[in-house]
Amino acid sequence: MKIKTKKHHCEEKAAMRRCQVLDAAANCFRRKGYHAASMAEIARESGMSAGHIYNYFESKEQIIQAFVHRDKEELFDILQKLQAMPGPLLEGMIERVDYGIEHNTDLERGALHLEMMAEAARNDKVCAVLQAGDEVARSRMHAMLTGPNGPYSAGECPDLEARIDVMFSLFNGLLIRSLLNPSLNKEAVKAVMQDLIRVLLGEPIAKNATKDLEGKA
Amino acid sequence: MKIKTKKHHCEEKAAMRRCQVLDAAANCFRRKGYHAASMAEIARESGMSAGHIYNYFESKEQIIQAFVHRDKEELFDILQKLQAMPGPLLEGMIERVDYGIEHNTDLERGALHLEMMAEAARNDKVCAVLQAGDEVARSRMHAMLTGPNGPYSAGECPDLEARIDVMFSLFNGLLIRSLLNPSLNKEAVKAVMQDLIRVLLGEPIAKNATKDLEGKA
Amino acid sequence: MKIKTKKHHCEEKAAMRRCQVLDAAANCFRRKGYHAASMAEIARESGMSAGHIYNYFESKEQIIQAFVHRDKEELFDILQKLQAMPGPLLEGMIERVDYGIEHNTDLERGALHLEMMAEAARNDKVCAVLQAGDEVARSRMHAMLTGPNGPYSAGECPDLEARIDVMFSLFNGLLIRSLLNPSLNKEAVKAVMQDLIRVLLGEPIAKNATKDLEGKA
Amino acid sequence: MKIKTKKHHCEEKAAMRRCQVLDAAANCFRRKGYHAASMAEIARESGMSAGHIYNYFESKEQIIQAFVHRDKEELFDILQKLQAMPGPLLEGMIERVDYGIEHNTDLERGALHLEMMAEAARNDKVCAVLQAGDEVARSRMHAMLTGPNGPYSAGECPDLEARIDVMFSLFNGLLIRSLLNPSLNKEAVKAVMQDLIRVLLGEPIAKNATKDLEGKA
DNA sequence: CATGAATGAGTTTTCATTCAT
DNA sequence: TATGAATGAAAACTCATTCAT
Repeated sequence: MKIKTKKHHCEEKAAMRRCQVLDAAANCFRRKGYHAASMAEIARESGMSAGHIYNYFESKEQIIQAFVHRDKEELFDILQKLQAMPGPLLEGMIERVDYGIEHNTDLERGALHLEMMAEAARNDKVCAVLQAGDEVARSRMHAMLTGPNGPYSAGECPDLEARIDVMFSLFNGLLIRSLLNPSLNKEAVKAVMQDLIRVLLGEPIAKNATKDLEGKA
Repeated sequence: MKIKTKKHHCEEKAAMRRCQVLDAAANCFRRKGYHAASMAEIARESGMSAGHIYNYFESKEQIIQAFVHRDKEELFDILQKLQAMPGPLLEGMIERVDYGIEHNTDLERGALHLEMMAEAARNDKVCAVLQAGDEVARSRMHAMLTGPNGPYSAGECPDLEARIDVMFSLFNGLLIRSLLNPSLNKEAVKAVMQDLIRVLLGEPIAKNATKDLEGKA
Repeated sequence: MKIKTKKHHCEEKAAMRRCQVLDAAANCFRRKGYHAASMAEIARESGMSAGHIYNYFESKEQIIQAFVHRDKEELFDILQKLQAMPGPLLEGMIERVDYGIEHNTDLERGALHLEMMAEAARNDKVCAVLQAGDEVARSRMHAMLTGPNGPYSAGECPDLEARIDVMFSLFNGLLIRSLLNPSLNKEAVKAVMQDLIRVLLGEPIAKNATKDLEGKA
Repeated sequence: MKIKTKKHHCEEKAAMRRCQVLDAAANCFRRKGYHAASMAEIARESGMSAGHIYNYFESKEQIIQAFVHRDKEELFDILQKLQAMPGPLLEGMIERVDYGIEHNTDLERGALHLEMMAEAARNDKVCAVLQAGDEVARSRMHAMLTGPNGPYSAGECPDLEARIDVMFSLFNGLLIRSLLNPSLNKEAVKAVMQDLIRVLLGEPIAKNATKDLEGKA
């Protein structure tokens, strides 16, 4: 029986307002976390009254959902750029490892993302949004890797999904790593990760990696 | 220094009480998360009154700090067991990868750990505890890898710290991965990770990895 | 006197606007009750903006006052119709008892009226309007009963006011009765009430009623 | 998942507290009505903090429910007293009409009851409590009227239920009447009502009442 | 040592009302 | 005249923390 359909006279201005709120929310969530950030704070930060926010979002819950939604686009952008690069994909990825490292070791951004993950772990809606985003990201990556510029031909690598997961895991882990190890040597990590990614995506690794090991042992 | 220095008549009993509270907190935090768990709930779960908890902890904040502290021990235990294993360390680690995967893809535990991370990102005390724990873990791992059963001799591998970080990152990332990809193929991931860890810790990888790549290119 | 004396350019149009608002308010109040009906809802229902309503009514409070005012007319209409009926008044009233029952056992209308009464009990303005209306109704009824078609000649019945009050009370009570007894047998009630009204208004009742009783005892 | 079972160490004290709250609520509801009475006000009036009230009642809604519940007992008391009276029931009831009038024309009590009725009209839970109470009252009255002291033998009067409803309606209506007619002549009303009740409950009225009327017409 | 009654500041959310356009 | 964006002062409810017992 609630009046759901807030009609906004000027949808453009409304979009700006919504954006204002999401920006403010980002700051507040970053600083305090989702639960500790109060609507009053978001209101202050966004420069509008608490009550007015409810003309654009039905609840605080919806704010974080919209926020997570918006964040997804960022990820897609990165993939987009990767895809748009000329030359062999693997080399492009290797080159951009440092970008991925910078991205995932930025403490402010990391705080926000960890917050999102923590929320997702308890909040199905948020989790669904993130999972959907991740699924798209994985499948795009898969398509790229088996595409014309990619190192694999379709079907060649049966565990490609797992390799992608492991690669993503590597970067995801940096969010936590940069937090737990403040003296992380990014340069050295970059070199190691580049090598790992080569191994991971360059060719079937099981055989020669094992050989190498045997050779040493 | 706080004004209120609680003197406990029997320090032994006090330690037991504190333990009771932390056990209860563990359950509550696991189920609901740190913020959503109320003192009343922890009190009920711990079998003591809410008020009484304040004789052992000055605040809820202090409980989570102590909790995080204790959680550290778990990590140390794992390292301990690894160290205690006979035979080449690397093989032991490879064998135990599945254990690490299970551990880090358990969703309840993951939720709790993500929350700890998120909390650490904005709570210096918590962060300090986690960082200290991580530092110990890294240095122990370093010592093991360059120890008698380890694959390296001391100083042989200049980027060993980075390799350890990357390896840890791999497992840290699983916390997030298991959340974002509910259809994660753990078996396949295990195989890939085992291979990667071999490459990562088996021998200096930079050269031959590059070689491999060159060979392929 | 209020500082803000709204001057309406075209008083005729203003009256229409006011009417629009009151019609909308009637619907909203009936559906939700006075307190739960929001200005936004009334605005939507009336087809004008919330802000604009304040050009015609100073407050929500004033809307209910005007509403109660208008509601009075309904009562007067009923009396009017009764008066306009040919033949003996008493027979007309008896005939129309079922109408009065229907009217006062309609649950939506009843909810609204009960709310008005409750509001009147603590809101002097509303109370005054209702009392004034009731006074008019009583005196009209009195006039009718002692008029040419009525059963009484002027002054014949010294407790006629009380009888009118009791009769009104009977119908007022139905508002509550229909609420408290959902299985109310309207047909049987109608018969009983018709008989009672005959007794009440048919002739001086004290004597023979007592006699009947004596006869039984 | 909520913790429902507030255990109160001393149930006696708890009952007193609950009573305090209900008394305070009565005052506040009377003055402001249910919706306009704030928890803060009830807290102030009851001499305890707003938060603490929630240790005894789960919600404001539950307060009014408990309140209505308690009010029911009052009604039962009246019936109880009536039943306990020696001598013919009808005479007892006639005698006590003035008590019923006083009761239902007390403006403070009336305000409260009207508030309850208005709430019941929109609130199913409250309505259910009131209906249940009313049903008991009606059936007790029925039993009394057909009991040893009552004017009827069992089954003698087929429309007895309706007569009871009409009688109740008469008193219910006084709540409204005393509000709408501040100059209500209680003495005269009493006499009229006494006569009406005699007619209503004294003997089957349909026939002779009709006769009377015919005689007059 | 132990309780749980009590507090009160803080939370999200709603809504009558105002005002720039 | 008319709009609806914007405000801000409530509201109900929660919960970490304190304290008398």
